[in-house]
Amino acid sequence: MDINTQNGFRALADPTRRDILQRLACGEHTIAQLTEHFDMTRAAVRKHLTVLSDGGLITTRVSGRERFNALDPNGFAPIRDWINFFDQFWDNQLTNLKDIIENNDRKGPLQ
Amino acid sequence: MDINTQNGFRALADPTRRDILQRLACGEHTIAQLTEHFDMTRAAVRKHLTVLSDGGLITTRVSGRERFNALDPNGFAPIRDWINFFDQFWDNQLTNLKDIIENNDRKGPLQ
DNA sequence: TTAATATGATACCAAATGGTATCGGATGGA
DNA sequence: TCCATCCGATACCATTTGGTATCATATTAA
Repeated sequence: MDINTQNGFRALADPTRRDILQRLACGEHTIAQLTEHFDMTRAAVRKHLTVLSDGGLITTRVSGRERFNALDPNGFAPIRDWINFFDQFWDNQLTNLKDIIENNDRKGPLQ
Repeated sequence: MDINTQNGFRALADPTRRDILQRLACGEHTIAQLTEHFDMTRAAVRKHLTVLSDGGLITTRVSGRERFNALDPNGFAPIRDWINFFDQFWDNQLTNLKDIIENNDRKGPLQ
């Protein structure tokens, strides 16, 4: 359905990419700066950055021969929303559980 | 680092698996019931359910020859926590932006 | 008992993924 | 100018992933 949500979740599925996001939380970094912290080549890090960009989780600013990568706050919204849908479900489940305990009669999706 | 968080994010990376989770929000389903809604074999659905179980997002109850799959509320906690870390970051960024506008002097991680 | 059903298990396949190696082009500093 | 460096692009490789096909097993209903 939603290709942006899909790319966002896909970007978060790799531990290296989640690590990159946490490092970017301290400010923007170039590809070379990020590569220092990982046991892989610059090209591999660059690939991860492309996936993160496709997921809308980072933005890029090119200055001279350097490429600065930074977090994109908006990109996290679809993911947070998707998770929140389930939070609402937990609340309903707890409400149902409360009903079951108090009224000894089940009404909700637990059947 | 955290293998459980990793398995959780990996489980959410596939659109079929996210679809399964949303269907399970309406109550538990057997493998055959879930398979009706997808254009793939029962074995493929079963594989997705294994990944979801590895991620701690679902639990399983076997009754006779049927296998009932249901959501596991606890499994979503690590993912929500990880996302929340960035929400806090956005708040800080907004605070910094406010400082910049009001005091015309930058203090935070934007350098 | 017998047949239909719901699943488990295994082998297998094509495509995506994560990674390296290598070449080349711009840019910045001495 | 000259060279180091930061990056883009491409080709290539091994592994993982998403999926099918097939056969075996256990359970339920008639």
